Amino acid sequence: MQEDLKVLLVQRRVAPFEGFWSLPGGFVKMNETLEQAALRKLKEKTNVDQVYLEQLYTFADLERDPRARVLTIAYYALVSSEHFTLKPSEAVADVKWHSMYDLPELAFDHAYILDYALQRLRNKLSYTTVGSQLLPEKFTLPELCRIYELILNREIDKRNFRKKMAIMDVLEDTEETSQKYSKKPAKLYRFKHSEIIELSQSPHTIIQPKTPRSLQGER
Amino acid sequence: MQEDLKVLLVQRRVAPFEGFWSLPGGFVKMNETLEQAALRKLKEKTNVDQVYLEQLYTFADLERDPRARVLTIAYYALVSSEHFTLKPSEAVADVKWHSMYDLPELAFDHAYILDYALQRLRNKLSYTTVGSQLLPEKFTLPELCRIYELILNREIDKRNFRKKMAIMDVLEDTEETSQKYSKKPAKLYRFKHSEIIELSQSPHTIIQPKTPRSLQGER
DNA sequence: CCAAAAGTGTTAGTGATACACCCATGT
DNA sequence: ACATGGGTGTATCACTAACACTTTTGG
Repeated sequence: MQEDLKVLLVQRRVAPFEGFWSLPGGFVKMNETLEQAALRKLKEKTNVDQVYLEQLYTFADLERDPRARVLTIAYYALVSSEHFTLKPSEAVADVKWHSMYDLPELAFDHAYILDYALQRLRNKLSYTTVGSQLLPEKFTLPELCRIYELILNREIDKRNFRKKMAIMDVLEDTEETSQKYSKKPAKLYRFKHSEIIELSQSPHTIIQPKTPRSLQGER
Repeated sequence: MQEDLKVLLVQRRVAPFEGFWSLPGGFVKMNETLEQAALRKLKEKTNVDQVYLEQLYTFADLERDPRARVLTIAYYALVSSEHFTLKPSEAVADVKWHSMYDLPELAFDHAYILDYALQRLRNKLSYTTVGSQLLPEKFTLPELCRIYELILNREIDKRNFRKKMAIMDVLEDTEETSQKYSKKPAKLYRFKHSEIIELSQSPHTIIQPKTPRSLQGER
């Protein structure tokens, strides 16, 4: 359990930014959706198949690319720590996983984009079950806790973490155990729902009455 | 203080969706930013100047427009309840403010986009000071509270609301009062910061230690 | 003096955080 | 028997939500 939060980067073979690492990307075809385009590009570099994909933001400043005006509609995917074969396509010198916390200098505005993505992911972590995408179907609570620690980049108290998970009520006990990381067997869990769930809690919000009343009749 | 949450719609003059109401929009020029394009289009219909603009999402499904594949990078702006002169441009039959809670049938996927925008706005309301954009510089607490009620579409307890605002510590007392909506004078406040502030609280998150400790050295 | 909106405090419940020891197993 | 990571409970504090009366003014 000494993993890391990683991002897949490709090394550019051509100018501009020749030799720099950058986010994988490419052009959207006229009759494919943005999601299809993102998946296609991802597949060119990995053999990833089922992934969580989310639109991040559209970056479109005029000077992003010295050659021409380029709009980037950025998506991010989360894949669990299983192994994928990386296959550099011909346009690219290399493909590699890099630690999010130890990045090389990136081409274009990609460092900014990555930073934006990390913030988004951290936010999502607190009110959804995105974390589920970074583990195999069955996992132990210490493993899940570790995912949170890696993304949030700080220690989490395991007792509080377990309590929180219990309250959220999103996990179910498989009857199995794992001894992957310890001699004492750890219970294996899975997420009750395969999709990503939004947790409805009442945090930090402006006043959420228990029994909402209608305001102004019709509305 | 019997206002409403409104959205600016334009009525289409031409097919497809002739006669339907739709969100104002247009094409981005080759050498303007998305924000500039959004502002330009907004200015064609109103005389709005200083506005809060935020990128919402990029909608790009293949069948959004029957004529061709169109990508829409949606932005939303918030303007305070002051009056703007609306000026329909020639491509458009009419321009009008519509209640968000009483919309006509909209062209394309614009109903979906609006719904998405409302959700975003509601979320932002709870952890930022976006509300400030919908009022003039100086305002009373009941007015601000009303903005929250309109956006969230539910009643808010005014005592709790005042307490919350006090804790957030984003308002400052002007020495003035207003009797616009009542005989008893209400104190006028203004936001301490003219920009929109993100409130750092600890809601609903997974465990935020008061004094964060470093995890794994360097990170 | 009446109507109308502004303004004000307290209590109970829930969720967040901090914290230390025992347990099951493999070696 | 010991080393390693898994698993557990409690007390404090902060925030949320519910709730009703007094104050200031204009008419």
